[in-house]
Amino acid sequence: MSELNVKFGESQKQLSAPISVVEVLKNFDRDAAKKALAARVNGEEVDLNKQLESSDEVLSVEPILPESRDGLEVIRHSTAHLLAAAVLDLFPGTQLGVGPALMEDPRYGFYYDIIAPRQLTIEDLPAIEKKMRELQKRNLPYRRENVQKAQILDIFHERNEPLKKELIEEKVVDSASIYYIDNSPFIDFCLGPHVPHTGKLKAFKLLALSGAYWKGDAEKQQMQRIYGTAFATQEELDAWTKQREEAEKRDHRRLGRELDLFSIQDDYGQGLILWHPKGAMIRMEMENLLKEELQKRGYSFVFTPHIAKRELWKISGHEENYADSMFAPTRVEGDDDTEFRLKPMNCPFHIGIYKSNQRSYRDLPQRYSEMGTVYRAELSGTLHGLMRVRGFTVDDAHLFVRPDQVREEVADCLDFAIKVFETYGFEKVKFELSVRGDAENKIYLGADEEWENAETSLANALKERGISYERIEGEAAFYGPKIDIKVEDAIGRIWQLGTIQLDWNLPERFDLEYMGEDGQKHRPIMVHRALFGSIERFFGVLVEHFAGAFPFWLAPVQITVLPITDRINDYAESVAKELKSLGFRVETDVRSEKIGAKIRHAQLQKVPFMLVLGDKELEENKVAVREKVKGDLGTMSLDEFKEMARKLKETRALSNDPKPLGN
RNA sequence: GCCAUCCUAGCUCAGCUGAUAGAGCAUUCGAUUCGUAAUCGAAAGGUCGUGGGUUUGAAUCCCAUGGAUGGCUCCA
Repeated sequence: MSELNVKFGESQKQLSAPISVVEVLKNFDRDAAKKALAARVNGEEVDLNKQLESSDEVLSVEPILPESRDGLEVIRHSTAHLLAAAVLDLFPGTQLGVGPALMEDPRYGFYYDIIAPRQLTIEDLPAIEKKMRELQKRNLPYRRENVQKAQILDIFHERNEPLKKELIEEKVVDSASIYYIDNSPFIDFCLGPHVPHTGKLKAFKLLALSGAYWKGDAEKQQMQRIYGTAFATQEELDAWTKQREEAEKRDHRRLGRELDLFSIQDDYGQGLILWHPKGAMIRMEMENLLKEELQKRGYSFVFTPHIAKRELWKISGHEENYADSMFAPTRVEGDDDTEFRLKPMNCPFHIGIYKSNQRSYRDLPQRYSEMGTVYRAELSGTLHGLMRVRGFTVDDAHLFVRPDQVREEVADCLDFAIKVFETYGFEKVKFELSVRGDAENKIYLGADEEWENAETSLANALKERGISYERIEGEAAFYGPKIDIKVEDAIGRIWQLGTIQLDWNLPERFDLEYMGEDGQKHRPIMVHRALFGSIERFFGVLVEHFAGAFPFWLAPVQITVLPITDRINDYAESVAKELKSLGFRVETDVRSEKIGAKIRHAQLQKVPFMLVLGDKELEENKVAVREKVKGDLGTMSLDEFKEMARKLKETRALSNDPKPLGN
């Protein structure tokens, strides 16, 4: 009998081969062997029933346990296959596409793309889930077999699965593994590993049915995608379900209605936002913060029209590269020769301002900023609340700089971004450096040297500020590399916001120049930069980030004055008036309601402070302060309260915690 | 744009297999004057997204169309 040396953690044993992985584990740690879903042998993920042959080298073996991330991935992957098995059982003749585990997407745990003999509807999901549970309870083993390419192709030919065949043709060189589940029509071509049998899949749920294009290509046929999720234990699944409900409560569309912030009405057009007074108030505060910072950082403010002659968009290249996203041309009554188009971007206008004068190297950088409202004809299916709309305002700026200024200007943009996002309490800001992919690809405009210089400038700016970033190949714009800004919100979701892009294409197209120190004409480089990206989207992100409970400086109503009885109404009005005169946003609730109801109303509206006023306060000329989260803070003089409020407003404090105010 | 689902009062939602539209909240009016998350009563409010069709009869079944939602593609 041949032998095998195996290492498990610190210990090493000699075992007789051949032997299955699970048997090996049993020799070291029976508990781990029992719990294991799969294993890693010399770092490679394998099934537990894989037979190990004798070998000269020492094999290191390690169980993959359900608690680990890899374990969860095995569970989700195996559950996706259980889903496929159930579908095949219920709908013979179904073609399978791909069915991966999803580990990054908080919404879903896995999916499987299929083409069933008839279109499935969501009403089919319960039956499929039921079948999955049935198969799960039968502890059906997942079997793996290594098969020659020709044979795999035969199998899927027989099963009439051309999509799988296509995949195999592409991915398999000579042989590959296929999986099947005993007593099930399921066969799939897959790397694995899987759980040893379906009994290990204890907590799963099907979630959604949607369309999905084969290989993600809109030109190819549309399949149906079934989404689900799976966890190691029912408790984890329950916790996930609960968290999902919490996230739903933060939905900016729901809060937008409840807090009367904005609306989108069919009669006015899809993807077009009506900002209600309260939403508009918040937006104004957001813009004020930006304006203060812009001014400090040497930006100029400009205003430009929403529409421009079609010729302009031809020069800028938008007609050629961006027409699909633009509203169709329009013209003036009686003049058929001149066409106009709504602007999808602000850059050409800012270029017009740059070009209106001769520029010297001493004039650069020119920094033009504008809250520029743009219109894009997004496909109707992509619209989503404030996050994806057809008319939105970019906190836009264009910097016209000399090549030697790029690094510093970009670095200042980074500082700017960090400063602003900190104010909103986004502790995690992610930067991604997107560079071109294949340099040979002719979609990228400009010389190699320009691309390399640009990338170096961006990377240096990031390094100079000590910012860690991720470098992403092939994500650059066709005219230049960029830095994308993403933030993580209060419940861990990532949002794509602004971007800093280098561009030498537009300066070329518009023939921009400046007079250099050497008396020669030079071409400036443009930096497009936006921090929020879209005010609408960022506002939506903020609503969800704060769950509608805006910090004092942003809150549309900062203080509600609540008289306990009608007798106090006059005093309440005088307190409100005084606070208003100081610039605070105050409402007074003089409804004939009990104080509990008034408080409840203010709480639901997420007003930061309530001033509860009764006979006692009137007599002593004081206010009883109730903070939204902390509750009753006790009585204080109006002056004390004013001072507290003033500090919260001026410092743009994130919490209404009165402690940092001292004394 | 593509796939699935949905559209009933200002909002959230009932209304099963076809038979004269319901509730809660909000609104208005009246009563109540109250000490930290919902006082009581009454009234008003809808040609059931829109347009066709089937039927003695349609919110309900069928077709078309608009919009929304979840995805795909795309993207700030």
